[in-house]
Amino acid sequence: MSTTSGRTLGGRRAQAARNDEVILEAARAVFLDDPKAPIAAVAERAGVGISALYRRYAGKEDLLRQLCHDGLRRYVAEAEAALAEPDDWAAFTGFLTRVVDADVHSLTVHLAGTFTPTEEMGRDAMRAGELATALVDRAHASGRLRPDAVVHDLGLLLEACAAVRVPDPERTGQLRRRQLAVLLAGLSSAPGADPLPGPPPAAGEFDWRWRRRE
Amino acid sequence: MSTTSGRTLGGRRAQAARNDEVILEAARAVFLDDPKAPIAAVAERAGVGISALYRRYAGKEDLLRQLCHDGLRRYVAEAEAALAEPDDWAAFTGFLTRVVDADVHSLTVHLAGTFTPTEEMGRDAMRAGELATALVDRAHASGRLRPDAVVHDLGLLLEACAAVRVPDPERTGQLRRRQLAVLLAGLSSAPGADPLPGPPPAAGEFDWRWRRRE
DNA sequence: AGCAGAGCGGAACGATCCGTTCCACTGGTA
DNA sequence: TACCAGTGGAACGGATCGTTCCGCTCTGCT
Repeated sequence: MSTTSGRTLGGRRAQAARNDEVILEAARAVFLDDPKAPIAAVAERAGVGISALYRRYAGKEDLLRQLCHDGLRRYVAEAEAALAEPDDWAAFTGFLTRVVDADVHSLTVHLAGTFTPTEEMGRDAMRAGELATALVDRAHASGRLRPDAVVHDLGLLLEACAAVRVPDPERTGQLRRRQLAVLLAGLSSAPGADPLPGPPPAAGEFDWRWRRRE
Repeated sequence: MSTTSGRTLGGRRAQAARNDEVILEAARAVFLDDPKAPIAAVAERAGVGISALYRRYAGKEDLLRQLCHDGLRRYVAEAEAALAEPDDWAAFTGFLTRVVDADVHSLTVHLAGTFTPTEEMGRDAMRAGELATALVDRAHASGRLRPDAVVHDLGLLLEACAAVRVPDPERTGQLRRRQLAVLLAGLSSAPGADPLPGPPPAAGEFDWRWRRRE
């Protein structure tokens, strides 16, 4: 790596710019695999030294916040894209499939609590909630979603998919899709089915994750 | 604690015998909440000193193994009890409900890998697998379980339920029941439903959890 | 050509955290 | 009364990890 200078776009600046990406990607991979991974693991995975990290981020918390915020934005973007889909039910299922595939849940919820969130994240989270509600409303309107399902059942569903994990990432994806299929089948309207038990999950019940943990 | 001597069954022996229970219960509660909790947390929760722990267990690993093995035995016991139930589908759902309620999954799978298992545990695990297979077979025979569901889908299901977690334990139980209801609805036979995607989960795919982690 | 400094690698540091050991003490038991 | 099982909890040693710091390289500019 010493003399890649002549290639493509030599120069320290270009290399550094490339490192921006490499580091973010490595961080995503590492913290997706283990939210409590040491920062050195990120550097190692990225093939850079620790300094390269600290040059870009004020500290671990800063990096985590960035990653989480990216996940949140991705969630919002997928939801917006889904709302453009004309078929109500397809919009709903397509959204969930893409969110599960991208493992957005691990990026957001599982990283929450390890940093103090910014106000912008709060706004994005609120917008995410609105979009999700819109998708669920449309799914209800389509008649394919069982009437007693609520928005916050999505939280349970995403948690369930994110919990599936085997060493091979590709296989993990397959099994998550299977899990999602079962859950979507379970959330579909079925005449004569027993209603879902217990008080449905409510608005503030998952907020505790965002409170800083010791 | 100082002078409970006169009560019920004074004497050091009795107190010590009672501590056996108190410690195990505390350990279960603590490690259920956080598999990587420090051993001091168990002592604190039990209201005893650390010595009281080390008098009974050779070390942390020993305690974890005991706890996990208890969970495994509970799983087997519930499965055996369920097989006595005449209704095939009720046996299946009742078993899962009780296993989810007892949080057996967190005791077994989530503690696995933190100790070297005994041979007896291996035997019990094998028996657990056989019993689960029997329950699934009966559920298939009843016609209520979708044909493309396999035994190892139970692993996904239990993982999904165990992943549901809010600060209040009672509420956690409610939400898990809800999750279970959705999953069971999804696993029920539905005419004209899309088949579950991907290769179904197979025998050895969850074994990695039992390999000792660093 | 020569120089200033951006960018970087990685050792070193200091703060925890945690499992385990150890010792002093107490109160039931023989 | 004398002993010791049972205990509480301080102390120890090892490990982990975030962050800092120093010296080096190589580039872009003058």
